[in-house]
Amino acid sequence: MSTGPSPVWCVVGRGTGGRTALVDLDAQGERIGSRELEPAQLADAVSRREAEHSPRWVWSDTPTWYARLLAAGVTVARCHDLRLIHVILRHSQLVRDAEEIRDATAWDAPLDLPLEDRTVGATLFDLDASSARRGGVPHDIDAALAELARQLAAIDAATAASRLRLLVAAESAGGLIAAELHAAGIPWDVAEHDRILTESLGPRPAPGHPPSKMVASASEVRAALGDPQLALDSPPRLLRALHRAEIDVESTSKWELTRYDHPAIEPLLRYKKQSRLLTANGWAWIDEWVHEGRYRPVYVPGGVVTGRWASSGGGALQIPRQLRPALRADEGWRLVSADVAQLEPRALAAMSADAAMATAGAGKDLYSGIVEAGIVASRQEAKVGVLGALYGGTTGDSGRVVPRLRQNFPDAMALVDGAAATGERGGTVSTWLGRSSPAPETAWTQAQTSAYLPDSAAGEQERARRSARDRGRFTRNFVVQGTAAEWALSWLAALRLALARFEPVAPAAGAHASGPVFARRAHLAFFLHDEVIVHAPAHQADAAATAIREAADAAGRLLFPGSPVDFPLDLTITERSPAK
DNA sequence: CTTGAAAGCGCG
DNA sequence: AAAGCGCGCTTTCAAG
Repeated sequence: MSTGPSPVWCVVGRGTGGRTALVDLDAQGERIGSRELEPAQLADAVSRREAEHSPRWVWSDTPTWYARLLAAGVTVARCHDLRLIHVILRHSQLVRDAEEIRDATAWDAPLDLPLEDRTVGATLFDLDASSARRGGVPHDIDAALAELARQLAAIDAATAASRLRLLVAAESAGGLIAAELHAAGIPWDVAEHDRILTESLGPRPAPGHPPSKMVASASEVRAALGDPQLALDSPPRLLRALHRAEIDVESTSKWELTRYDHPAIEPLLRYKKQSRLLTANGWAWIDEWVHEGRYRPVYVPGGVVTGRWASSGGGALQIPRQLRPALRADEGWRLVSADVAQLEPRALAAMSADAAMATAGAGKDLYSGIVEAGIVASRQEAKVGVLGALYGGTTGDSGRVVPRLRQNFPDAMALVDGAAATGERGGTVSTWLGRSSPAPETAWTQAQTSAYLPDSAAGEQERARRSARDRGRFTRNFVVQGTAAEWALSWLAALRLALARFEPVAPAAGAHASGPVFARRAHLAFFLHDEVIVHAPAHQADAAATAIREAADAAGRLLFPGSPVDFPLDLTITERSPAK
């Protein structure tokens, strides 16, 4: 095969008789070759073709195929994830005249089982056992070819097809990155984690027993409330006990308790913090989630409607700042941590081409820039105001500041105000690259219609107005959060390709020697919305930092060509992640 | 007994 | 001072 032109796409799928099929397509999507292999031969074949042509690999679902390739030591540069892209295209307002892609099909199947459960199979690349059980997207080669053709047609026919193509590439790169992040894991210092737990809770107790410092906190609360039997973990009972002590709170939540001055409050808040740490990230968490010095969360690209990632398992996106010091580089390695300063408002400034907002943020802290422009008096006011603008705040401090922002940043505010108005009407909004918000439920639309009839009850009208405003706040935020997520994905994708060109080093001596091949050079280890951590051999740390900055610049240019808006990073090189 | 909602708190 | 967006996870508690 392949005496003709080099393949641009290479589609992978389940072939006949338990074999795996590879089909080569040219730039126009025309078939130029195909072959079938035994599943065990796939890794070698992919590796060879990646070296020769570096085609864009097309497959049903990245975790299903790529986890196995990674396990076999093979990485690829680019892919097209049919499941992820189907979700985008099916709802995107940019897609026209492509009714086929909007029909309900097996490609709508959600990613519903954790990664580990989906890679069960008698042999490598034996998809039958797992796919039959999970009822997910089709893995057959014919289904993949047909769906790819539908998707390419939909993209070609789209308005602003070039933006949609960026989104398709970024989303698919996210799939690869998520699988690699899982394979690499986060370097985790169990001894440091245990030290933090012991400091806060006391030494690890026997199973079924509460830690000593929690027992002490609870005793103080019970004494201060004069209720020696009180069960602190039951909010209704705790609330009644607080009332008996004349602490007149409506709930047992932290922010409400802090407003009262009573001897029970301090130990109670301490107890709540301890309890949270123990149940969410205590010793049981270590036992379950950390193995051989790595915490391996399952990342779920596209798991949030806005395009942000979700996670499943161990709460990867909610690691408390208190535990950040447990992220520690291997011996002789460094953590290169970077986060974008005020990503969402910058994304808004860029997509709305708001010159004043771009100037306020140029090269520095955006909130300070708003103060220096004389729009508000303090950084805190600027921050609360901007967040209010993004989230639709109308009360309190943000409600007071937003009108001033509307005056000074008219283009930015017009964009989010317009998105809110569209949402309130039941309309659909889209991100910069073309991910669209879900349409309202039929019940929502019906309630709106019926509330406008002359004989509707006052309560019904009020409920309908409130739910319209709720939806307006969602669509207002959707365009900003979603566009910021697109920027972040583009950043990661550019960074990943840059790091892939770093020289591999010999595996570190000691416990962490095993692991995926790409983890033998500077590699991504953690991602959280606007923050990335690269785990790098010490001598590659500076170059990795440069790559992170260059990737951020590249993402800005790619999404917003010619825009003056910049995306400055806070970047540190450390052995241990700072507590912040 | 299981299941689902709500409360509460962690992250951006 | 604690609102306005998006999540995941643990626990309690009531309903089936």
